[in-house]
Amino acid sequence: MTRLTSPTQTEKPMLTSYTRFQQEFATGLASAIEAAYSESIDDASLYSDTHVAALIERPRKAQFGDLAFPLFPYVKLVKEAPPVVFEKIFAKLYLPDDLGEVTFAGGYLNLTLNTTRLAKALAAEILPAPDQFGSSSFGAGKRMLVEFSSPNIAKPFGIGHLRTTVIGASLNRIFAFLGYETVSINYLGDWGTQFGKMIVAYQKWDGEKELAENAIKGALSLYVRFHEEEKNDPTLSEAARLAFKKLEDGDPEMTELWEMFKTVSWKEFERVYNVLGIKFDLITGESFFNDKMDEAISRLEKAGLTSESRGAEVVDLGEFNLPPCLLRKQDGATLYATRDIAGLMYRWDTYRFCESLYIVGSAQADHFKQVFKVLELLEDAEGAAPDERMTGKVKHIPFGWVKFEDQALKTRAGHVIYLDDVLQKAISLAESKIRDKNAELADLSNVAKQIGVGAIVFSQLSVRRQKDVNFTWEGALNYEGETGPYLQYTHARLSSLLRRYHSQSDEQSVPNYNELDYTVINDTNTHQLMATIARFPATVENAAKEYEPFLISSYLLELTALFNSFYQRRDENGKIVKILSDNKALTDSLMSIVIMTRATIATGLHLLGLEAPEEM
RNA sequence: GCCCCCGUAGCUCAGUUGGAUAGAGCAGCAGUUUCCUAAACUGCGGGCCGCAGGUUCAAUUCCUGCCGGGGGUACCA
Repeated sequence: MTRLTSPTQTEKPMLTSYTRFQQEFATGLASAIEAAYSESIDDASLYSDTHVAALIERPRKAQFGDLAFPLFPYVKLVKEAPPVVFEKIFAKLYLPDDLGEVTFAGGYLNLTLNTTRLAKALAAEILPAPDQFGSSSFGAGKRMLVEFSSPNIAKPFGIGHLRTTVIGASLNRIFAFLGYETVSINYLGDWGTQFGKMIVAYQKWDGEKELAENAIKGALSLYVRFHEEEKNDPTLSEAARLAFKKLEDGDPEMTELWEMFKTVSWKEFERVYNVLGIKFDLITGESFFNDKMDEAISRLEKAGLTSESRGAEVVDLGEFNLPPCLLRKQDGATLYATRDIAGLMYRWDTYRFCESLYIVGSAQADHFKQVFKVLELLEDAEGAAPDERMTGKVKHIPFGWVKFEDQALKTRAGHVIYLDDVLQKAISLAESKIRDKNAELADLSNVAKQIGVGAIVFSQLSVRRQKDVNFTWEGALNYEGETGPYLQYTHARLSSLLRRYHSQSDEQSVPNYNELDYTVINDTNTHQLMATIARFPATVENAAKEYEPFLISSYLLELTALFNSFYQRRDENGKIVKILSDNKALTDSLMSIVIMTRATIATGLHLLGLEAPEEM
């Protein structure tokens, strides 16, 4: 056997059970269409495998089967009624014997996969290594930078920071699961005029005393007071600007204060990251680029991109319908954009990434457009070779606001909800629930933490990125329905089943998938459950492609809902049909599905950043 | 003014390369437990898909305009 080593091979998605079924269906359909209609359809590409495969979709409802092929385009071409088109294609349709059953409904040619074949294919795909299901080597050899969280450490860690943190951590895990070498970066806001403000406030209003009791809340009250008094006292803004300028020029007193603020806040942030279970490969701050600004700016100057405008040094982006990108203020101090540009240059030189993602709120969309455009202009001007360009590889991944009780959270106005408070409340609620339901649970407090944190994390990932989410205590502390704890609960149920199965059967391991008899399974619920499991690899891939962890969240909700009704399905008398029964062939087969479902849920939860407790 | 995002059930949201009777959860109501974990399951009610045009065999989905909400729009980040 010869192994093909074409360079495109790694670009192809892994061949999963699901994609294989699609291919077989498409191939069969393509030849059937050709046989039936090659006379009346001139364009041969309309019955090519790839064209047909692209048309195949998933039916809206399970009753229509597993795969659907819309006949409308052909109906229009040959000017025949849909049922006629169906009959003609169906007459020429030869699919592998065991692929499934074809039906016609509503203008679609539908395929319901053969349950036994579906089950066998899945078992062969998953059971040998359940943990690996859905993973791939697609990203092998590619380096992916994911910058997220990036809090401004002059401010408290509020729930406003939750989304970037949770979305970024999830994307990082997803890409790693797909074989990428990921570098998670926390780019701390540890520089800028805000520190000038803090320093002024600290010196003016006895900050030492203010911070002594509770550093974080003390710092916040200084910050809030500054913004309140600034409204009536313009000299404060000027003082802050000056303080920051002194800091930037290396003034020892300013530097000492700045270090102190940094240490105090970072301690608090680190604690919260630990609770969330998030680690970074690289923690840097804007200040890291202080000594790299001049070089970045002079590179832009040499390329002839800079100009002077109203006393500031800028890159004019008027022809791209963007405001000018400011590099230096009138007083010579640099800005956010300058640091991001220097940062990108540095990252490109250091990492040569295949992609670099910025998980930052959509309010900063224009900022990133500017920065990326400046770099594009620079690479154009320097005549960089195509593979030496970072343009197109750097991406802003935007997301909507977190609002509280329908109001925007404004740190400056002191309107803050501490993430830590939220997490602690969620955890103690989980704890009291466990005491109600499963008081003897070993490791109770650790499981409570997993569930409480899971509830909060999941709440941020159960809506598409671009939408604003409205934080309410009621919503965050609801553990029923479409929530993180619901997913975790289902996982715990599955784990419990597995424990019982092992305790009553001789073998401690997974059933041998070659010997399983799936012909004993014929109900639609189980079929649907398996068809849904089969979609997991494609779901992970889509989540990566769209930078959208939500796709995994909604998939998991669908999967767990199906499992829970599978688990509680009833016979004619309304009695629950148990999975573990005296019928060994049936039990083994059902348990193989339990094992596959459990592994999929555990992996999915992990990719979202939730723990999967075995008991709760 | 210009640019971007959002508008779907009472509430929170799915529905995204345009396709079948627009779906979930919460809340409400009615059931299910001699316990394979009821943080669950089953059923019921609930919709001018913001409005008006256009493209199409087909529009919640694409285009245009309008209305409503949010954000951005050079020395904050």
